[in-house]
Amino acid sequence: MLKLTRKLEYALIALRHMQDKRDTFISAKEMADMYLIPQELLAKTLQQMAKLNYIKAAQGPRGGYRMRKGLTEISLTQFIEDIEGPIGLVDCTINSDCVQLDNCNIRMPIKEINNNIRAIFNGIRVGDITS
Amino acid sequence: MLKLTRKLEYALIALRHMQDKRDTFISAKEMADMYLIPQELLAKTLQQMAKLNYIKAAQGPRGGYRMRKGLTEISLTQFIEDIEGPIGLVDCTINSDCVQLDNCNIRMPIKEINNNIRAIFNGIRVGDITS
DNA sequence: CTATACCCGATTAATATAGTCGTATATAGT
DNA sequence: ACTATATACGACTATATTAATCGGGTATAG
Repeated sequence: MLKLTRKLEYALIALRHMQDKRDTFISAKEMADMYLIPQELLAKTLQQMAKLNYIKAAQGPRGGYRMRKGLTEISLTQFIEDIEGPIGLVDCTINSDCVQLDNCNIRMPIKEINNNIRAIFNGIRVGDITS
Repeated sequence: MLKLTRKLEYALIALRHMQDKRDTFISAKEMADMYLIPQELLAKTLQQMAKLNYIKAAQGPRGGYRMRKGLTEISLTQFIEDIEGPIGLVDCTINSDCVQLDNCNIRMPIKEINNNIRAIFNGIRVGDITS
């Protein structure tokens, strides 16, 4: 409960690694080996980040991924939501097809807690984790 | 991701209801009907809370559950952890049998975020939600 | 030309959460 | 005493989410 997904962990681990060696392309395999992450899964995650323009990909031998400058400035909220979809302690903060809704007696307080958590993630930049 | 479990939602909904009608016993069935919650599941959750001494149970007809005074003062952290087990964004904040550990390059920043989230839940009392 | 690497959709496996069932016990009301 | 209503509780099943794998593709350095 209240856990990050591995995919997200892997993404952050990889980003941090790339930040350490910025300006060189690093392959998915290399990072998967180093951090004991299933290669295919990490690869998919990196591909997703490349699509999001978070990192730059280079194909072919000596290819791999490289961090894009400026990425360090985006908020964790945006990063997480780009990768995993909307953050919300409960569904009604996201989609609102709950059988309860008007009936629900804890909606407001939960919504507020949700805002607090978002505020935390908003206040953290990707760079705070990867440096 | 980062969601509360339904069990926890149900627990809070029930608590709030009981707080509104404190001093009377309310049956699991009554609350399940009112809030469209699967009765058996709510019942189990209520039983768990009774065991934790969060609420008082009374058997037999006209029985049910009643909120214990003082419950409103405990922190959400304790409440959640009593019901669902330890809160932690990542496993290494809980048990530490991760293949990574020393190898991991994002442990510290994640741990800090974790502390921030705990701080939020520590600052909220059950009564803040149920009143 | 070949080995290395990204690309990407589909599938399967594992885990966690949600919900159900059966049986036992307590008790209020009649 | 009997009955209906309620909690107690372990075992079980179902569903959803997350994690991981597979298979076939394209690009490119050497």
